Amino acid sequence: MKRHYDSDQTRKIIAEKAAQLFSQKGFAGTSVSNISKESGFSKGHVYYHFENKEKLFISIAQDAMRVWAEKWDALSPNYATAAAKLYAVATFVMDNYRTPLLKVMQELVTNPATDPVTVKQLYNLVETPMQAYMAIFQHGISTGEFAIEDLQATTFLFGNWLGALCLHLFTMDYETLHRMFQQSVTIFLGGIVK
Amino acid sequence: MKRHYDSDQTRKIIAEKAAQLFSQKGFAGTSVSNISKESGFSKGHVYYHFENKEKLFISIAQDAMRVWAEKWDALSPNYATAAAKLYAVATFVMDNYRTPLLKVMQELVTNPATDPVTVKQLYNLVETPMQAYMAIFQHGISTGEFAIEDLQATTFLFGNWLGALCLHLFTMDYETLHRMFQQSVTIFLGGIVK
DNA sequence: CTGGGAATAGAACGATCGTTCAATAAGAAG
DNA sequence: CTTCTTATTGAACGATCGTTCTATTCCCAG
Repeated sequence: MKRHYDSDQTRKIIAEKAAQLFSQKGFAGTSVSNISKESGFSKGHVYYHFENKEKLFISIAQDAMRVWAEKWDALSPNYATAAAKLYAVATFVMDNYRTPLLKVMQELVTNPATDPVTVKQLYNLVETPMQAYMAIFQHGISTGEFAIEDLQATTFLFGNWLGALCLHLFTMDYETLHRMFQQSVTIFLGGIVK
Repeated sequence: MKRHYDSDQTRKIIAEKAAQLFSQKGFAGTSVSNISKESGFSKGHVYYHFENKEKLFISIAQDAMRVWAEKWDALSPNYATAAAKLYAVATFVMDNYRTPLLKVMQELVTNPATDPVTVKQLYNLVETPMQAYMAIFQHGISTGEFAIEDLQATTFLFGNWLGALCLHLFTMDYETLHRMFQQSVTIFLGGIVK
């Protein structure tokens, strides 16, 4: 059962454009017509590849998170100390343009009209970057770099802080924002280093 | 020119309910029909009080920010040190249920379809809490409590952090979230105290 | 008690929403 | 060349969107 002509490519293009639109204008703010027009394929064809708008977003979010984790897992060992890893993950989060999707995930999770099944799937995804952060903090604790009482809370706060900065990806220039990310880590480290 | 029967009250009820809905479901996610139904007044009557949906939100945001600043200005002198003020303002932000509106403001500002005049008005409003934070940091610097190189950036980061935590107002219980707010300040202080 | 203006309701507008579906185009298989 | 399957379109659906407009209700001034 071989492929005939390239439909996977089309699906990828649609998902790509949709991800960009969702990131910029949110879930409710992005229409399927919008996605259709921007991707260059008919509205009906979007539904050939994706069951509905919610499922389309889930697919995008899952893909993004999987790629995110894979790339970070490959990059992480390059940094020795936990502190270095923290700085690195901050830059990594910033350079991964898909992280604003986290905001959209929150929008969907918060909205009572969202399908409960969708909500559950999204909740699992939020855990992905959190696990990466937690691994760093655990490493820092085990090497004696960090003094952390509540690992769970610290992880949550750090992730939250980076997530908040990502909201400015479309309104601030790279240099300025990058400095903010680095400074965030510096301040955060001040609160947890021994 | 006296009032006949109470219309100001009606306007207030509509704005109140709309604020709640915007906070929970965002700007695009909240419809005028929604606001009408929840407030108990007809859809047409919403337009009797407010020119359109955008103007309605601006009115809400302006009101909320004005009240916020007034209340904080009254409360602020009760705390002596800059550190105490930081803890206090965190709790204050959390207890003021209207701060999720900041997220909605960002949603509107980011969306290209938003009227540019609206965008400008909203940008001015974001400054309100930032000025409050900056005053605290300045106080801390002048008393020698804090060591801050970049006041502007520090203020921005602090405000951003609190804003991010506010996103969880509807999904986390008060106790847990309050602990997060306090812990945020503790960590932040660790990064800036002398 | 009556006329007038303010407050409110409700129907209706065209536009767009998310979604479905029948028709078509095009490469693969025989 | 025909047939089949897959990829893609475009029109159409009912629902809802933000907004407008025309009543109708109600209080107050005279």
